[in-house]
Amino acid sequence: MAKLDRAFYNRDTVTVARDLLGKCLVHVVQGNRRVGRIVEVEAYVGVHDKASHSAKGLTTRNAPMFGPPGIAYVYLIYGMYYCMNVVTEAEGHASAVLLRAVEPLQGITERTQGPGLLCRAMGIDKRLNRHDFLSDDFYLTDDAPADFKIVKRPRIGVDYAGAWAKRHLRFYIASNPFVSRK
DNA sequence: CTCGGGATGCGT
DNA sequence: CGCATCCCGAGG
Repeated sequence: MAKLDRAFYNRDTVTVARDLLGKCLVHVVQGNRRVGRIVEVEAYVGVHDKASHSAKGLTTRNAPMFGPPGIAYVYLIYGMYYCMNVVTEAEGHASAVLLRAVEPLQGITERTQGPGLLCRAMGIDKRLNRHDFLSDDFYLTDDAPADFKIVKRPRIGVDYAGAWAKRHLRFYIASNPFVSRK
């Protein structure tokens, strides 16, 4: 139940991505807790990663990726959905983990099987951009199942990234029904 | 300023 | 496969 600390996020991005599986995301909305267990993530490993928003260098949109570990990077996609990342590694590394799906545990009434649906169901929007995961209304806890199998696959929707599109940087909990694109 | 595409999701 | 819908980055 303990909140993940700064050191957790300040590590190699693939390691953080895998370790985030099974952990719980908590967002307190108008006094009510919305809790989901992370079951699917993708790692975006820095400015050399052609699939990463940070590959084009620092811009207004991706600036949070260049910030300190343990803050959120939230952006609008296709004019209608938000996607939420957890910024990793030391400030300036411009790496992050995209949360793609959670298993509803508490206070969630909408589907969560995909990055856009996840944000909508958990009440995550641009207001949480740059938000610190060590805050009291939006954070991650270490509460996770004892053991589970992790599947590695190429990331979704990054065909433009050449060789980087083939890298197995998407991770999800095997046979979990809340993983997207089954 | 215009212009085009996007780490999506849903319906056909 | 088409499309909704809009922010933002590139270019003139």
